[in-house]
Amino acid sequence: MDFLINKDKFADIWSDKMTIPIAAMDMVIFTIYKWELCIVLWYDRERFPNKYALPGGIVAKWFSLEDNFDTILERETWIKSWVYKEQLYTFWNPGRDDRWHVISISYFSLVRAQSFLTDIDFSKIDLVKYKDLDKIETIYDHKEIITYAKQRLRWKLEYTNMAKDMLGDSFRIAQLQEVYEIALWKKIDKRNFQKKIFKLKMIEETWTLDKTTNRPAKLYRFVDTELKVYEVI
Amino acid sequence: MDFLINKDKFADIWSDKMTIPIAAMDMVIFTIYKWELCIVLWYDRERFPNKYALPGGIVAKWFSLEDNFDTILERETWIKSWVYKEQLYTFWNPGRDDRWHVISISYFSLVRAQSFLTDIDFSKIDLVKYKDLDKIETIYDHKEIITYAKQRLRWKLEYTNMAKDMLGDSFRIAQLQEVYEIALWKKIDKRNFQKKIFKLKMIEETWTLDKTTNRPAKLYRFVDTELKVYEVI
DNA sequence: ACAAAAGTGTTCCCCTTACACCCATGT
DNA sequence: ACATGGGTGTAAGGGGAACACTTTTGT
Repeated sequence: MDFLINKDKFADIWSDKMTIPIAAMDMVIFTIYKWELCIVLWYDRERFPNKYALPGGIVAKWFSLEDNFDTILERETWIKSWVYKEQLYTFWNPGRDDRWHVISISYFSLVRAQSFLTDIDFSKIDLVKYKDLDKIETIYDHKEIITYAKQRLRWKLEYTNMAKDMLGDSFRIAQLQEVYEIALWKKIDKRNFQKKIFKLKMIEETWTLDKTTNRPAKLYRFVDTELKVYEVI
Repeated sequence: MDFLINKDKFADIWSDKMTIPIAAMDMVIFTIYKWELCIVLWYDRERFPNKYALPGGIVAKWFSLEDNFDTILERETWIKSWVYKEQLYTFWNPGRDDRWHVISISYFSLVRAQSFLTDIDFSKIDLVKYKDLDKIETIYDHKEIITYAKQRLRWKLEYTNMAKDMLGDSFRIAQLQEVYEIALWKKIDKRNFQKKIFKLKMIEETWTLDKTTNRPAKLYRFVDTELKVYEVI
């Protein structure tokens, strides 16, 4: 866990005499990059060869979990743009070292690729395709956390307008459908998809056309800027 | 937060020099008592007059969150029987005192009334009806945590066979329906309810009769002892 | 006999799903 | 002209919701 933090700053908490576990935070950051679902992962080729880790760090006293998230996010990844974030689960995270007991408060996050590619520090961070997850190694239980986050992503797409945080301001309806097909990992009938999206009043026309496709396509935007839950029961 | 724990045992963590927040655990324990949905709440008439608190305590190092739960549950409430438990949310829990920053890992729990009434220490614990929640005061943000837990209860009843952990081994189908009506706070048509429950194969006949009602009623049991999620999508 | 709770089917509507052809533009 | 992706409607089936009367027992 020593990579998480500047040890000098928190020297006392690493003492054997510490009687309580240490609260840390790990963040699973999803993004769509080149129409592939990707995760933003941290690496250190020297200390953890061939292993990835979730960006994260020790939670600082007196700051809310959300403020901690923003601070750690920028420190670890250099991402400064707004990201969607929600708390995922708190894992009891034993690690390897028997001197430290770290509890990991994990967060689920979405970032638009176009808004962070300029910020990100690629000497420490990789974009890993979700479908390559079983080809990589992670430290500790981070792969389990990622799998858990993927379930949340799926649920949120099925029941909310969360896709707005993975797309730009306007988009073709086929692009929206592609987000769903990527994240839910299945083909969707485009007529039924449109009917469903329109019935929910999730998106509306912008009355402009995307001329980059063969036949120009209508561009849409999300009706709501806030996260909206569509009741199923 | 001093009521959470024997301070002497963890003397060092209350120091001003402590640089990290303290991880604690709070548990929202639901039960059905006399066919009312109730919450198991802690009180101390001298230190917090007219206020209730969720049972909880500081998380001990080296023990998993679930082990901590069991220990704290027995210490705070004397409940020794098996209870259903699942993690709910981790709240940043400022409290009142500016020397301590406590993070509350909250748990959602169900206990069968008949199995804990013999254990419980009613000098420290009350059963509070959920519908009286707005009539009572709690310390800190515990009311918010309870409201959050109630949403989880609702969701779990709608999508799983979790009701098995609120009823005895056998029950009349009207009793099962009553659990749903109490927790979802609405009337349900009994014919439609039966059709739904049977189609899911959630319960089965025991081939015995309950003779305590006017017309004897069939007794049922749950088919699965494990928590089962009934897919909605 | 009457009160109290158990038990039991049908209809309608809406939502989901499956499915195929024409259209507008670029090359 | 042809390739590419955009745009559109209908029919069938399944699931949920609304709804009332008869049965069995205790008093």
